Amino acid sequence: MSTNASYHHGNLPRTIISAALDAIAESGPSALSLRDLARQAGVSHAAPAHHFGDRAGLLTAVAVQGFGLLADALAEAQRQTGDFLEVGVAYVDFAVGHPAHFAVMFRPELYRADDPELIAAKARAGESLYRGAAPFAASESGADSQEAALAAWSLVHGFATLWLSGNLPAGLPADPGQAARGLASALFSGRG
Amino acid sequence: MSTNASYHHGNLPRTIISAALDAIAESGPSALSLRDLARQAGVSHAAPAHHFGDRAGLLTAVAVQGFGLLADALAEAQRQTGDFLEVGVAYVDFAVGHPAHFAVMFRPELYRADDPELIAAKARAGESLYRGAAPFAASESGADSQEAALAAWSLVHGFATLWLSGNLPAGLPADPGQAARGLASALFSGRG
DNA sequence: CGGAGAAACTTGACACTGACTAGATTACCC
DNA sequence: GGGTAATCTAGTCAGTGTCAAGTTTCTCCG
Repeated sequence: MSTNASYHHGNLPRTIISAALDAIAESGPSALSLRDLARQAGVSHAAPAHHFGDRAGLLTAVAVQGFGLLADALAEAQRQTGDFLEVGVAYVDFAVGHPAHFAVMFRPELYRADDPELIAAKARAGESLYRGAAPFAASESGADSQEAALAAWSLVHGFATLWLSGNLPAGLPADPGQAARGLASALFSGRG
Repeated sequence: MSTNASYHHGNLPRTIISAALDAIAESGPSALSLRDLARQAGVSHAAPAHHFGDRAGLLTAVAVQGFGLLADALAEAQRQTGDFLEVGVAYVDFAVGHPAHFAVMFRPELYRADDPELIAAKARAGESLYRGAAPFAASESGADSQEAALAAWSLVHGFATLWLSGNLPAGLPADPGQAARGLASALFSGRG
């Protein structure tokens, strides 16, 4: 928090990640420049590498944070509504609300996929997702429940991806969560 | 076709694109190096730029080709089966069969989205997709037909994306198209 | 209090990249 | 055959990630 220029920045990792999120949200992970982040933070060009090792290390930290936030968001939606449909909406809302995280999380080639923290955070998010889909899956008597959960995941993931990449046609509701709710309810109506 | 080393390569654009597809399929579009492609083709480092302008130009060509192939694949599935479900399966099959194209097509920040050829190819693919989803949309009396088509698109796109990025859990059918067929039929069974 | 050791950061260098310019070579066509 | 356009080469520039070594500051223990 010290604003005066000292040798030690004090909170470099957090600052770097925050700047990285802004940059990624604006131009994607590919265009991310560690040197640019360092400049923004007012430190030397090699400072980020000291904390994150390398580019992949920084993006690993972003992905870990992202999976953690996603797990929280899904669990919260599940707790509040108990409705599997709303868990799906929460998934889309997360993607739209945290575009930078989302842009990194599902591209393992960008980060260190074998990082222990990453694996843990990912597992936690997976659990939240599965727990959210469970009510629907249970109602799917006959059909494979895991298959139903996977279908729901594919639907919201696909919609979020297409939305974020700007590939959806115009004329949709301004709020993507609302649009997703419409899609999902149209698809799942009268079942369960 | 001349194999002897002449000043003119003869078919550089095709060769470059082909090498680019291999490289993208292996390490993603971000890791693509124009200089490396030039080396593989046995030409100088600046030769690719002459044909494609720059990196974005090359990826634009890849995207155009990709949307063309997708349009063909969807139209073919629609023609042969007339089943909207099989059009969705064809979408997944295309993604898995042309991972490099697919990895570029839906990331407009990588290429020149305002390129006329690109816009045309994309429109053609969109039409094929919409035509494929039409039977299903029509059966959705009451529900917005465009909404139904969008839901179907989201489902297959999400599944393909998750599959390609290696984010799906183990235990699925080895053939992604088959897995997608299962998902979609489970979701759409008894409707229409 | 003070000094050792660890942590945070800087400086400098290297190999690599995409992009640009100017020039050399070749194909094409009247 | 000669002129013109297309193709490709060669050289250069600014920018990047990564590494190694040095400097500054913090922390904590005696």
